Amino acid sequence: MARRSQISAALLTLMAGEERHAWTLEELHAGLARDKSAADFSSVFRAAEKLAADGSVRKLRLDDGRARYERITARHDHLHCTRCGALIPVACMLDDDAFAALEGASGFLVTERRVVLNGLCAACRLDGESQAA
Amino acid sequence: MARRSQISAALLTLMAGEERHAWTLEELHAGLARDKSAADFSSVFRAAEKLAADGSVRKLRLDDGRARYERITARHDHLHCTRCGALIPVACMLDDDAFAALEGASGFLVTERRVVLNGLCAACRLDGESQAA
DNA sequence: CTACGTGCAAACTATTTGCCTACAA
DNA sequence: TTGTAGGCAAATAGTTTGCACGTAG
Repeated sequence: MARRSQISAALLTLMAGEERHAWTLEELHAGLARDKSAADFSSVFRAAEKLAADGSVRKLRLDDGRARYERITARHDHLHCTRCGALIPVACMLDDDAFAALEGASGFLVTERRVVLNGLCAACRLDGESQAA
Repeated sequence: MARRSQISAALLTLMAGEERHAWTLEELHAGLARDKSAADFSSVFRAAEKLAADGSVRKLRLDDGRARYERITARHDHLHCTRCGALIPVACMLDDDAFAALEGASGFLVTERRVVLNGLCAACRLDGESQAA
Protein backbone atom coordinates (compact mmCIF):
# COMPACT_ATOMS: atom_id res chain seq x y z
CA MET A 1 0.00 0.00 0.00
CA ALA A 2 2.66 2.44 -0.95
CA ARG A 3 3.69 5.19 1.36
CA ARG A 4 2.46 4.52 4.87
CA SER A 5 0.98 7.62 6.45
CA GLN A 6 3.25 9.08 9.07
CA ILE A 7 0.29 10.32 11.03
CA SER A 8 -1.45 6.97 10.99
CA ALA A 9 1.69 5.33 12.27
CA ALA A 10 2.13 7.95 14.95
CA LEU A 11 -1.46 7.48 16.03
CA LEU A 12 -1.07 3.73 16.37
CA THR A 13 2.12 4.19 18.33
CA LEU A 14 0.48 6.74 20.57
CA MET A 15 -2.55 4.58 21.23
CA ALA A 16 -0.45 1.51 21.87
CA GLY A 17 1.88 3.27 24.23
CA GLU A 18 -0.49 4.67 26.78
CA GLU A 19 -2.89 3.27 29.27
CA ARG A 20 -5.69 5.49 28.11
CA HIS A 21 -8.36 3.29 26.66
CA ALA A 22 -10.13 5.50 24.14
CA TRP A 23 -9.22 8.78 22.54
CA THR A 24 -11.14 11.73 21.29
CA LEU A 25 -9.77 13.51 18.23
CA GLU A 26 -8.67 16.31 20.48
CA GLU A 27 -6.73 13.91 22.67
CA LEU A 28 -5.10 12.28 19.69
CA HIS A 29 -4.19 15.66 18.29
CA ALA A 30 -2.72 16.79 21.61
CA GLY A 31 -0.95 13.48 22.04
CA LEU A 32 0.88 13.77 18.75
CA ALA A 33 1.85 17.33 19.54
CA ARG A 34 3.26 16.28 22.89
CA ASP A 35 5.30 13.59 21.14
CA LYS A 36 6.79 16.08 18.68
CA SER A 37 4.70 14.59 15.90
CA ALA A 38 2.37 17.55 15.71
CA ALA A 39 -0.10 17.37 12.85
CA ASP A 40 -3.05 19.37 11.71
CA PHE A 41 -6.34 18.52 13.33
CA SER A 42 -7.95 17.61 10.03
CA SER A 43 -5.04 15.34 9.20
CA VAL A 44 -5.47 13.59 12.51
CA PHE A 45 -9.13 13.24 11.72
CA ARG A 46 -8.47 11.78 8.31
CA ALA A 47 -5.86 9.38 9.59
CA ALA A 48 -8.11 8.23 12.42
CA GLU A 49 -11.02 7.71 10.04
CA LYS A 50 -8.84 5.72 7.72
CA LEU A 51 -7.69 3.52 10.56
CA ALA A 52 -11.29 3.04 11.58
CA ALA A 53 -12.27 2.25 8.01
CA ASP A 54 -9.76 -0.54 7.60
CA GLY A 55 -10.48 -1.92 11.02
CA SER A 56 -7.29 -0.95 12.79
CA VAL A 57 -9.19 0.99 15.40
CA ARG A 58 -12.81 1.13 16.47
CA LYS A 59 -14.78 4.33 16.48
CA LEU A 60 -17.57 4.90 18.96
CA ARG A 61 -19.78 7.67 20.13
CA LEU A 62 -20.68 8.34 23.74
CA ASP A 63 -23.51 10.40 25.12
CA ASP A 64 -21.25 13.39 25.37
CA GLY A 65 -21.39 13.72 21.62
CA ARG A 66 -17.72 13.25 20.91
CA ALA A 67 -16.36 10.36 18.90
CA ARG A 68 -13.71 8.11 20.46
CA TYR A 69 -11.21 5.86 18.81
CA GLU A 70 -9.86 2.82 20.58
CA ARG A 71 -7.44 0.09 19.68
CA ILE A 72 -8.96 -3.18 18.63
CA THR A 73 -8.64 -5.64 21.51
CA ALA A 74 -10.68 -8.52 22.82
CA ARG A 75 -14.40 -7.87 22.79
CA HIS A 76 -15.44 -5.79 25.73
CA ASP A 77 -18.03 -3.31 26.92
CA HIS A 78 -17.61 0.08 28.54
CA LEU A 79 -18.37 2.00 31.68
CA HIS A 80 -18.57 5.71 31.06
CA CYS A 81 -18.25 8.06 33.99
CA THR A 82 -20.45 11.03 33.23
CA ARG A 83 -18.62 13.13 35.79
CA CYS A 84 -14.94 12.77 34.90
CA GLY A 85 -15.45 11.34 31.42
CA ALA A 86 -13.41 8.21 32.04
CA LEU A 87 -14.14 5.32 29.71
CA ILE A 88 -13.44 2.01 31.41
CA PRO A 89 -13.31 -1.28 29.52
CA VAL A 90 -15.00 -4.25 31.17
CA ALA A 91 -15.72 -7.84 30.28
CA CYS A 92 -18.57 -8.27 27.85
CA MET A 93 -21.89 -8.43 29.66
CA LEU A 94 -24.18 -9.33 26.83
CA ASP A 95 -26.25 -12.43 27.28
CA ASP A 96 -25.15 -14.48 24.29
CA ASP A 97 -28.16 -16.74 24.30
CA ALA A 98 -30.63 -13.91 24.22
CA PHE A 99 -28.49 -12.25 21.63
CA ALA A 100 -28.36 -15.23 19.32
CA ALA A 101 -32.07 -15.91 19.68
CA LEU A 102 -32.83 -12.36 18.80
CA GLU A 103 -30.65 -12.29 15.75
CA GLY A 104 -32.13 -15.50 14.49
CA ALA A 105 -35.73 -14.55 15.07
CA SER A 106 -35.73 -10.98 13.85
CA GLY A 107 -33.64 -11.33 10.75
CA PHE A 108 -31.55 -8.45 11.95
CA LEU A 109 -27.88 -8.71 11.05
CA VAL A 110 -25.72 -7.32 13.83
CA THR A 111 -22.44 -5.78 12.75
CA GLU A 112 -21.52 -3.92 15.94
CA ARG A 113 -22.38 -4.15 19.59
CA ARG A 114 -22.52 -0.96 21.57
CA VAL A 115 -22.83 -1.62 25.25
CA VAL A 116 -22.11 1.35 27.48
CA LEU A 117 -23.13 1.80 31.07
CA ASN A 118 -23.22 5.43 32.08
CA GLY A 119 -22.79 6.38 35.68
CA LEU A 120 -20.19 7.32 38.23
CA CYS A 121 -16.82 5.68 38.63
CA ALA A 122 -15.76 4.74 42.15
CA ALA A 123 -13.68 7.88 42.59
CA CYS A 124 -16.33 10.30 41.38
CA ARG A 125 -18.91 8.50 43.41
CA LEU A 126 -17.00 9.18 46.61
CA ASP A 127 -16.17 12.68 45.52
CA GLY A 128 -19.76 13.49 44.83
CA GLU A 129 -20.89 12.23 48.20
CA SER A 130 -18.45 14.27 50.24
CA GLN A 131 -18.56 17.56 48.40
CA ALA A 132 -22.14 17.47 47.13
CA ALA A 133 -22.01 19.83 44.17
CA MET B 1 -46.36 23.62 38.20
CA ALA B 2 -47.83 26.79 36.85
CA ARG B 3 -48.40 27.20 33.17
CA ARG B 4 -47.85 23.85 31.47
CA SER B 5 -45.78 24.22 28.39
CA GLN B 6 -47.92 23.79 25.32
CA ILE B 7 -45.01 22.44 23.39
CA SER B 8 -44.11 19.89 26.03
CA ALA B 9 -47.69 18.68 26.07
CA ALA B 10 -47.81 18.55 22.30
CA LEU B 11 -44.59 16.57 22.25
CA LEU B 12 -45.88 14.00 24.70
CA THR B 13 -49.10 13.66 22.74
CA LEU B 14 -47.19 13.28 19.52
CA MET B 15 -44.86 10.67 20.91
CA ALA B 16 -47.68 8.73 22.53
CA GLY B 17 -49.81 8.75 19.42
CA GLU B 18 -47.49 7.19 16.91
CA GLU B 19 -45.80 3.91 16.46
CA ARG B 20 -42.45 5.51 15.86
CA HIS B 21 -40.21 4.46 18.68
CA ALA B 22 -37.69 7.28 18.96
CA TRP B 23 -37.60 10.78 17.59
CA THR B 24 -34.89 13.12 16.47
CA LEU B 25 -35.44 16.80 17.13
CA GLU B 26 -36.10 17.28 13.47
CA GLU B 27 -38.80 14.62 13.53
CA LEU B 28 -40.40 16.13 16.61
CA HIS B 29 -40.32 19.55 15.02
CA ALA B 30 -41.87 18.24 11.82
CA GLY B 31 -44.41 16.22 13.77
CA LEU B 32 -45.70 19.25 15.62
CA ALA B 33 -45.91 21.22 12.42
CA ARG B 34 -47.95 18.49 10.79
CA ASP B 35 -50.32 18.51 13.76
CA LYS B 36 -50.86 22.25 13.48
CA SER B 37 -48.83 22.80 16.64
CA ALA B 38 -45.86 24.27 14.81
CA ALA B 39 -43.19 25.61 17.11
CA ASP B 40 -39.74 27.00 16.68
CA PHE B 41 -36.95 24.45 16.49
CA SER B 42 -35.21 25.85 19.55
CA SER B 43 -38.45 25.70 21.50
CA VAL B 44 -38.86 22.07 20.56
CA PHE B 45 -35.30 21.51 21.68
CA ARG B 46 -35.86 23.20 25.03
CA ALA B 47 -39.11 21.37 25.65
CA ALA B 48 -37.57 18.03 24.77
CA GLU B 49 -34.59 18.69 27.03
CA LYS B 50 -36.88 19.63 29.85
CA LEU B 51 -38.85 16.44 29.43
CA ALA B 52 -35.63 14.49 29.41
CA ALA B 53 -34.43 16.32 32.51
CA ASP B 54 -37.47 15.45 34.57
CA GLY B 55 -37.51 11.91 33.30
CA SER B 56 -40.59 12.05 31.12
CA VAL B 57 -38.61 10.94 28.10
CA ARG B 58 -35.24 9.33 27.59
CA LYS B 59 -32.58 10.92 25.47
CA LEU B 60 -30.06 8.81 23.65
CA ARG B 61 -27.39 9.21 21.07
CA LEU B 62 -26.76 6.83 18.22
CA ASP B 63 -23.71 6.46 16.07
CA ASP B 64 -25.20 8.74 13.47
CA GLY B 65 -24.56 11.66 15.77
CA ARG B 66 -28.15 12.74 16.24
CA ALA B 67 -29.91 12.65 19.59
CA ARG B 68 -33.17 10.73 19.90
CA TYR B 69 -35.93 11.09 22.42
CA GLU B 70 -38.16 8.19 23.31
CA ARG B 71 -41.05 7.68 25.68
CA ILE B 72 -40.23 5.94 28.93
CA THR B 73 -41.44 2.37 28.70
CA ALA B 74 -40.33 -0.96 30.08
CA ARG B 75 -36.59 -1.42 30.00
CA HIS B 76 -35.41 -2.47 26.59
CA ASP B 77 -32.45 -2.36 24.27
CA HIS B 78 -32.21 -1.25 20.66
CA LEU B 79 -31.35 -2.47 17.22
CA HIS B 80 -30.21 0.33 14.97
CA CYS B 81 -30.28 -0.20 11.23
CA THR B 82 -27.39 1.75 9.82
CA ARG B 83 -28.93 1.68 6.37
CA CYS B 84 -32.46 2.96 6.87
CA GLY B 85 -31.94 4.44 10.31
CA ALA B 86 -34.72 2.48 11.97
CA LEU B 87 -34.44 2.12 15.73
CA ILE B 88 -36.08 -1.07 16.88
CA PRO B 89 -36.80 -1.81 20.54
CA VAL B 90 -36.06 -5.32 21.74
CA ALA B 91 -36.12 -7.18 25.02
CA CYS B 92 -33.22 -6.39 27.29
CA MET B 93 -30.26 -8.59 26.51
CA LEU B 94 -27.95 -7.69 29.33
CA ASP B 95 -26.75 -10.51 31.50
CA ASP B 96 -27.99 -9.42 34.91
CA ASP B 97 -25.61 -11.60 36.86
CA ALA B 98 -22.53 -10.30 35.12
CA PHE B 99 -23.94 -6.84 35.45
CA ALA B 100 -24.52 -7.07 39.18
CA ALA B 101 -21.14 -8.65 39.80
CA LEU B 102 -19.47 -5.90 37.90
CA GLU B 103 -21.24 -3.12 39.70
CA GLY B 104 -20.42 -4.66 43.05
CA ALA B 105 -16.78 -5.31 42.33
CA SER B 106 -15.83 -2.10 40.58
CA GLY B 107 -17.62 0.41 42.73
CA PHE B 108 -19.09 1.90 39.61
CA LEU B 109 -22.61 3.26 40.03
CA VAL B 110 -24.64 2.67 36.90
CA THR B 111 -27.32 5.21 36.16
CA GLU B 112 -28.09 4.33 32.57
CA ARG B 113 -27.69 1.32 30.33
CA ARG B 114 -27.01 1.91 26.69
CA VAL B 115 -27.24 -1.23 24.67
CA VAL B 116 -27.46 -0.74 20.94
CA LEU B 117 -26.76 -3.29 18.26
CA ASN B 118 -25.91 -1.70 14.94
CA GLY B 119 -26.48 -3.58 11.77
CA LEU B 120 -29.05 -4.19 9.08
CA CYS B 121 -32.73 -4.77 9.66
CA ALA B 122 -34.36 -7.66 7.83
CA ALA B 123 -35.68 -5.46 5.05
CA CYS B 124 -32.42 -3.65 4.39
CA ARG B 125 -30.57 -6.91 4.55
CA LEU B 126 -32.61 -8.32 1.69
CA ASP B 127 -32.46 -5.07 -0.19
CA GLY B 128 -28.72 -4.92 0.08
CA GLU B 129 -28.30 -8.44 -1.22
CA SER B 130 -30.39 -7.98 -4.33
CA GLN B 131 -29.26 -4.55 -5.42
CA ALA B 132 -25.70 -4.61 -4.13
CA ALA B 133 -24.87 -0.94 -3.80
C1' DC C 1 3.68 12.18 -14.27
C1' DT C 2 0.22 10.66 -10.79
C1' DA C 3 -1.42 9.63 -6.50
C1' DC C 4 -1.68 10.25 -1.91
C1' DG C 5 -0.45 12.66 2.54
C1' DT C 6 -0.83 16.99 4.70
C1' DG C 7 -1.75 21.81 6.06
C1' DC C 8 -4.91 25.69 6.09
C1' DA C 9 -9.14 27.61 5.99
C1' DA C 10 -13.80 27.32 5.19
C1' DA C 11 -18.21 24.66 5.33
C1' DC C 12 -21.46 21.77 7.69
C1' DT C 13 -24.56 19.47 11.03
C1' DA C 14 -26.75 19.26 15.02
C1' DT C 15 -27.38 21.50 18.57
C1' DT C 16 -27.27 25.32 22.16
C1' DT C 17 -27.56 30.00 23.90
C1' DG C 18 -28.92 35.11 24.07
C1' DC C 19 -32.17 38.30 23.93
C1' DC C 20 -36.63 40.09 23.69
C1' DT C 21 -41.74 40.00 24.01
C1' DA C 22 -45.94 38.41 25.96
C1' DC C 23 -48.94 36.42 29.04
C1' DA C 24 -50.26 34.15 33.47
C1' DA C 25 -50.10 34.37 38.46
C1' DT D 1 -44.05 42.78 38.41
C1' DT D 2 -42.09 38.50 37.98
C1' DG D 3 -41.03 34.23 36.17
C1' DT D 4 -41.46 31.17 32.44
C1' DA D 5 -42.82 30.11 27.46
C1' DG D 6 -41.67 30.71 23.05
C1' DG D 7 -39.86 33.04 18.69
C1' DC D 8 -35.80 34.64 16.08
C1' DA D 9 -31.24 34.81 15.11
C1' DA D 10 -26.63 34.24 16.26
C1' DA D 11 -23.06 31.34 18.49
C1' DT D 12 -20.95 26.75 19.49
C1' DA D 13 -18.80 22.24 19.25
C1' DG D 14 -17.24 18.72 16.75
C1' DT D 15 -16.47 17.23 12.75
C1' DT D 16 -15.91 17.23 7.64
C1' DT D 17 -14.62 18.97 3.10
C1' DG D 18 -12.16 21.78 -0.64
C1' DC D 19 -8.12 23.23 -2.45
C1' DA D 20 -3.26 23.63 -3.18
C1' DC D 21 1.36 21.95 -2.59
C1' DG D 22 5.01 18.61 -2.27
C1' DT D 23 7.14 14.36 -2.58
C1' DA D 24 7.37 9.27 -3.02
C1' DG D 25 6.89 5.81 -6.52
